Amino acid sequence: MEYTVQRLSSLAGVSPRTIRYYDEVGLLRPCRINSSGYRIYGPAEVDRLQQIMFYRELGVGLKAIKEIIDAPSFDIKAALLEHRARLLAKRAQLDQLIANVEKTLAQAEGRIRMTDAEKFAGFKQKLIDDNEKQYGAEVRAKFGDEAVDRSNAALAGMTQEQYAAWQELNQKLMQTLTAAFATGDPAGKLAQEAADLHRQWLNFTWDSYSPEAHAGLPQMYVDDERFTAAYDKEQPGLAKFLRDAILIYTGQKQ
Amino acid sequence: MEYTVQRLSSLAGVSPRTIRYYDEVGLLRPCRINSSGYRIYGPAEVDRLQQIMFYRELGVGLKAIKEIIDAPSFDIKAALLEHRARLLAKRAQLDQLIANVEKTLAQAEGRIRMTDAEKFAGFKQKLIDDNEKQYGAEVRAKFGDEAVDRSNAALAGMTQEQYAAWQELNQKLMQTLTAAFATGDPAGKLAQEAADLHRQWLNFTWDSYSPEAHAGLPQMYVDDERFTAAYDKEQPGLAKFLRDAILIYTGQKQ
DNA sequence: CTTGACCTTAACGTTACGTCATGGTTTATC
DNA sequence: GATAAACCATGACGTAACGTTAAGGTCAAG
Repeated sequence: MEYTVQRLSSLAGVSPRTIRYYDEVGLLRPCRINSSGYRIYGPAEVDRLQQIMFYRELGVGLKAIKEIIDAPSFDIKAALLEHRARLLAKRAQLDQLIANVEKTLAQAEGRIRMTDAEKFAGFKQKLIDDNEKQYGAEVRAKFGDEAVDRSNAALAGMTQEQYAAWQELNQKLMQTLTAAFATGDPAGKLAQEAADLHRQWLNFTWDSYSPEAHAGLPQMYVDDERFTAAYDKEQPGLAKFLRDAILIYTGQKQ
Repeated sequence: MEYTVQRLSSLAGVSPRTIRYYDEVGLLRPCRINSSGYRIYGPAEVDRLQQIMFYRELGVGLKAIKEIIDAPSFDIKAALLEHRARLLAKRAQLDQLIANVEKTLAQAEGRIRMTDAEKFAGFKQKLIDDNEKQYGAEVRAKFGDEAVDRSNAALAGMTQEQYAAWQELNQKLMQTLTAAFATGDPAGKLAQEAADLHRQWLNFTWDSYSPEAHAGLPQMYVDDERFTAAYDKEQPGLAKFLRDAILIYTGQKQ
């Protein structure tokens, strides 16, 4: 299939000017010029434009994109895998922002309090991403993934010790929760211990705790598929079980 | 808590220049200037900056942001709810991009074929979002949600009839699948009917079908929490059941 | 009391296009 | 077979949201 400027632009969802600009800077040249001087683009150019769009979406500058995809070492499969990883990271950041907006709403309603730093969670993370974009690959290669993650945690305002403790707490919560789930009783001793661990875990990221806020959470856990997926991944029904345990723990039920 | 320029900038994860620029254009003025001419920002400015960051993240221009948050009718709770909705929409678009990258990878390995339009799925959607940003609210208020969704579908290259058919097919698939799940037999007649409906449903968005590609999908369904959540929301275990049914349908199993 | 890290204003540079202007080409329609 | 609408081309200037550098004042620590 061959495309003129506007056809290609509407295929990709950009403006004709963008296509011409990419020609101007040598990023995307037409495969040929027809008899009346029109730019004509072929399948190879379509694929190249797709790659450009992925990089652009991830915030890479046009000059850098050109260097990357024109490099003789450029490997499309590797590039696609990297795109996937970066897009997943971006999604994780978006999830942080969504959590932030929900917390801010809770604060606006007086249900919780937030520190100033918390008000920018998910925005600061963007800096981390940009850092990663530039140096992440090298550092990861040299010192391993853990080093990078620790560094990210530090950047996010958590010390290494805090981060380790938070990780450990999360693991403990999961263990206790699955054990409690086996008993089937959300009012039982194990389930209530899990609810308390959940409160502790929450305190790491929330800074101030109130029973009302804690009680408001679990319904969100069940309603929001992101949370259900995280908990139910271990065992289906775990999210609902945790909700019931917390409702009893906070005195909302029974 | 009071902040100087750099302290505020590092709190929010932006550059000092950005903070000064926002003062210059009247978007974020310091609450006072100290004796040596330094800009000082208080709690109200921190909250205002957070709002600015949310709007900026969603692609709103600084001038428009100023008009919105300076309007006397500005309601912070309503704004936060709108942020949440827009962020969720952005997340859905990211999911499309992730699916796109995965399909492109499958195509690079020769497992499936893609149309040129499919190669830009999730990018074109961005146009839809921008449209929504400008006119969505009004149209939604006037004609209701359904009208907007139909319009989005048309924009995405689907006719209304196609979209309706696609919706109906999806509903039918879910009904058949839950019925099949009740029998517990992925090789049974109902389960195989569900697998065939799934193939038809897929054909709406994939354009070209191959048994290999179809067989490669279900493992992804189980591995990727987005898909498991979508299916298991109805009934836990549904995703795995569908995987087994498809594996038998494509002849990969038994 | 000096050094380095902060603060100020001013002004020019940059990226990735948007937006005309001016003129030729193709396509649909009457 | 003309004519209008919708496309194509190349300039060339405009713009948003800062980055960057320069030239000078301020403050906390050793």
